[in-house]
Amino acid sequence: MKISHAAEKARLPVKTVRYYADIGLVAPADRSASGYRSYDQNAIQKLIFIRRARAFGFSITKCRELLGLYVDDSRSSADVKDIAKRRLAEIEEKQKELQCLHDELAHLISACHGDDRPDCPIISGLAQPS
Amino acid sequence: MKISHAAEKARLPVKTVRYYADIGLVAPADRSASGYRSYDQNAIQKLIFIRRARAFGFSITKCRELLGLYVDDSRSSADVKDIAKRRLAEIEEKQKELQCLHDELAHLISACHGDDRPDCPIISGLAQPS
DNA sequence: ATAGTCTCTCCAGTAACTAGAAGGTCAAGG
DNA sequence: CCTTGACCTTCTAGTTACTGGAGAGACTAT
Repeated sequence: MKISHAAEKARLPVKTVRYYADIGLVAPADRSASGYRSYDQNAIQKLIFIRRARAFGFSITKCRELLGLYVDDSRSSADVKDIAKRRLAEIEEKQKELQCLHDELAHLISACHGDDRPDCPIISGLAQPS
Repeated sequence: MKISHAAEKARLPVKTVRYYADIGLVAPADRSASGYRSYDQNAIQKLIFIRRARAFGFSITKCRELLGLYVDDSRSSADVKDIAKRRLAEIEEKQKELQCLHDELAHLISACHGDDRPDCPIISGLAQPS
């Protein structure tokens, strides 16, 4: 299966699939005589796995690690769970930050009358040291 | 005031302050005879403003725009409010995404027994197409 | 005078792609 | 048989917002 077909199956841009091959994340199963990358079901499965893991915010490095566990039939589920739990903690941390940001910005916005006059609580709020 | 002092006041790394000068975001008030950047209160205020805006997730481009409004005494508060509201909408969008992510990952984690056995719902969950 | 702490500029690297150029390959239609 | 168009290849460079380091000049204190 040529790259565009594989990319479609995995719902990734062709450029990205090529990039993943370049960095040795997901190698094509083979190359045609003329040098075309050729993907099999196994490689496509890995691409899908990566797309999903990336969507969960795992870095390429973490993806590499997870992919290693994915292909390793003897991995322990505890190893995977640890990585996932750490990732979940990061997500929760990010959620908290975002909530603070949201509240603070919403507060500034609600304080702003939003008319033609120049005085603006958003601007002055952003100018406050902390 | 030399760069390290200004950076400290604005609670930014020196490198970043220099970078902001390079890209023409916040120019130093002056240069000493020997070429040292010299910052005054006004420039420091701008640096603080930028740090805060960045913390709210405004891009450098948006910061430039906001800084333009910040220094423009004749700006209308409506202009600022529009930018801020769009940013708030982005934050809310991100929050929703993060919530989905959180729930899905938490679900996978709770389904994983996390022991020495190799079968792992997290791995197989990630391998599912969507 | 010298040691140590600034400061300067410039270059390179980070993450994870994305865009575009220049050129090779392949199947179908005229 | 030739051409057209859609594909494929590699390579380079650009993106965002810095960060790190080298090499060299400036300033301060002893």
